[in-house]
Amino acid sequence: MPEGHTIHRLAQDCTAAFARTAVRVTSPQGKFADSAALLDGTVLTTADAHGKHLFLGFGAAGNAAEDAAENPAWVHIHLGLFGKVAFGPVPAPPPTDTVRLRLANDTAHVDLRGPTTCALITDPEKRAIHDRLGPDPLRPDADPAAAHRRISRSRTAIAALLMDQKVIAGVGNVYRAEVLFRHGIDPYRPGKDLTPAEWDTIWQDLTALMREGVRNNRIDTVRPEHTPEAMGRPPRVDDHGGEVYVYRRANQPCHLCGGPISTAGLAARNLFWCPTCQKR
DNA sequence: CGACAATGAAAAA
DNA sequence: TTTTCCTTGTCGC
Repeated sequence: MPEGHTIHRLAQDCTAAFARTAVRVTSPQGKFADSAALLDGTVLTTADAHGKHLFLGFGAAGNAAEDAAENPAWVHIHLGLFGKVAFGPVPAPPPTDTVRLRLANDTAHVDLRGPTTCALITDPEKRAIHDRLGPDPLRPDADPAAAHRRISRSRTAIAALLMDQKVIAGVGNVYRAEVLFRHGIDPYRPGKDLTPAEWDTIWQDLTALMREGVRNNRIDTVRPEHTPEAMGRPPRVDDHGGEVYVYRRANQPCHLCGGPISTAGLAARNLFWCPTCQKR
């Protein structure tokens, strides 16, 4: 489920499955039916991701390729808290009535359910979305200094700033909790107290963690010496998530100090941290 | 079968 | 700061 790594992986997978092919576009649920009809049969040219936003580029079938590249139509998708995407083979089974968007070609299909956004937008509208998002550790053009400028001017807790997509794009509730634990940082520390060196460390670590997240399509954050095998503790079996230090481990023993993991509401979400290991 | 939570974010107040 | 929207799986009765 959706933090930035999920969306970038989705862009890769959509490109692999559909790029440069004419795509049948439908909206079995009906909420995207008018736009789907406009796109149906056109060529999916590219897929782009910025933070938790996914953009599927379509060019009109029959248009010259350069026209499509200069003036593409984009499907803007945001999964929100519980949007889901499911790839499958052809022939595609009949869709359930919750499928907002289905793409299909001769080799694959994909279903989108429960997104917070699924809308047909223009190129300028897409640029406006990029403009209001902060740097994304998974994008090569990202400028971490832009994020630090905002952080260094804010008294807001770093754990809240990490969730603010205008500050940094793609980090969600798991990565924020885990990256702060990995560097021993108190989640309530005001952003302005973070040094440039500390921010650089966090950014580099997020980049590595999220790249691995794209590769594995899940979030793992424990260092090699703290894996279940290395420590002789049972692996995490409860959900589809990977190995983590604090996320959803309230009241369970910290992998480092053994003390209980704390939880509290912060930025409208459940924050998890180890009060013993995170004092900096 | 209803209540509720869940890796999110925008609109309303 | 609260409300609203979106879907699915799990838990308790």
